[in-house]
Amino acid sequence: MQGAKYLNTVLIMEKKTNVPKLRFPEFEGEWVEKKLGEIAEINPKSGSLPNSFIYIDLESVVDGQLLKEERIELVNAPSRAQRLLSEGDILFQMVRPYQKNNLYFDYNGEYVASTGYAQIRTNNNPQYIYQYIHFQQFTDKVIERCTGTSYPAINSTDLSNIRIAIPILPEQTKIASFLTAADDKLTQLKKKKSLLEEYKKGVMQKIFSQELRFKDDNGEDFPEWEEKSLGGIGETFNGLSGKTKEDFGLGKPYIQYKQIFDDSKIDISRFGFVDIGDNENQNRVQFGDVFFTISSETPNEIGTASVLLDKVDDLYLNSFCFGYRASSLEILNPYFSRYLFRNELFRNEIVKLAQGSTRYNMSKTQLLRICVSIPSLPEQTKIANFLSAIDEKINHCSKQIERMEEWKKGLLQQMFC
DNA sequence: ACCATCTCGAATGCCATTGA
DNA sequence: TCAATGGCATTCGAGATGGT
Repeated sequence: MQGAKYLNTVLIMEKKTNVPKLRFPEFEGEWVEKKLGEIAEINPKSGSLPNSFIYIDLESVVDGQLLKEERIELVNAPSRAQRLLSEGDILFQMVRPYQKNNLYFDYNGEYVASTGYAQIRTNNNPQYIYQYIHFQQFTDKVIERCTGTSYPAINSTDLSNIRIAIPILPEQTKIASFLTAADDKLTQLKKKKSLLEEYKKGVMQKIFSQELRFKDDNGEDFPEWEEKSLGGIGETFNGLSGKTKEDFGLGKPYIQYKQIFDDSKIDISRFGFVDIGDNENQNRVQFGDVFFTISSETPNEIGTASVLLDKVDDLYLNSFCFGYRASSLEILNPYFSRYLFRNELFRNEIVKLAQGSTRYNMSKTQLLRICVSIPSLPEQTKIANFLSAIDEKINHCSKQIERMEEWKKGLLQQMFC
């Protein structure tokens, strides 16, 4: 440990030129290296706590945003509630710091942070420091100094000894506002995405309750929807059976539980692999099949459905889910069933099937008894196209977010040293 | 009194086993 | 063979604990 620290210092001293790769042109000269403790106060003392305040624990912060604001009374406060925050403080997650659940605090009012956080207060540009704590080299130094395996954490002394490179204040400010603007843009994109998701949810509800109906290409009404039992228009089949631990890892692809749970469409880049002998009698799945999760620990999550919308040869299904195959894709368009089996009305029906106390299960026979209203094939296609278009917008948003996050990560690498 | 670290139950996702 | 449920490994955070 001591040796690692020493080595680190030597390397930095040998590097000499403390200058980032990417820099605003109006600035020159070397940056200086300081211990975090030299340029900031960590866990500064505050007076006694007020009678009530908002307590920030690790759960309250998601993605650099404070999402939960719950006011609590001092008498009910956790014993770890200690210091009052003030604007410009930086909350740095010391417990399992790789989660990077950090917060730039710019709120007015009475807030107190859990001691899982280090409260960093600086006279330098606080937003610069906030950006710097997300710099990979900084994270590496933190993780290196963490102790404990089941409970990795850095203490505030070790944290204050970490050296960081800082330019003069105007350059700090310039970098900080540039990176903060990028963060703001990201936040906006994320907001846009969640609005789209909300819209999709609302519009799906209207479509499946038939409050909102489409017209055909000639402007005429589509035929009435027909009530059908799932058993009447298709059948179920099981996933893999008789497999042991040793059979997994290599071999043929199979659809994993989480691929079904996570998305209404199977993500074909995430298959697991299982060894299947030539003479084994296992069910193969095919394009258009719908998969349901059988078992869950909360009743609301049971029977989550996903549809295979790609052609994949020789593909199997995990044993904690079952498949449903419509007797014909002319009756049930898979692009439509993707939405049908995830809409709220259908979910309400399926949740009723959950049985059990500590764990909930669903029977296939019960599922087949469920009746659903199904529109004609052309209307199914219309609905599917409409909803897919929204999904595409959401996907586009996700990709933008992903790209921007990568871009920013790259920038951090180049703009700091 | 303060704070770093431990412990433990809850949550999660996976797979195995049992009885009909 | 199938439906149903039990069990395991892992991760998490909050309160508890115990050292300074």
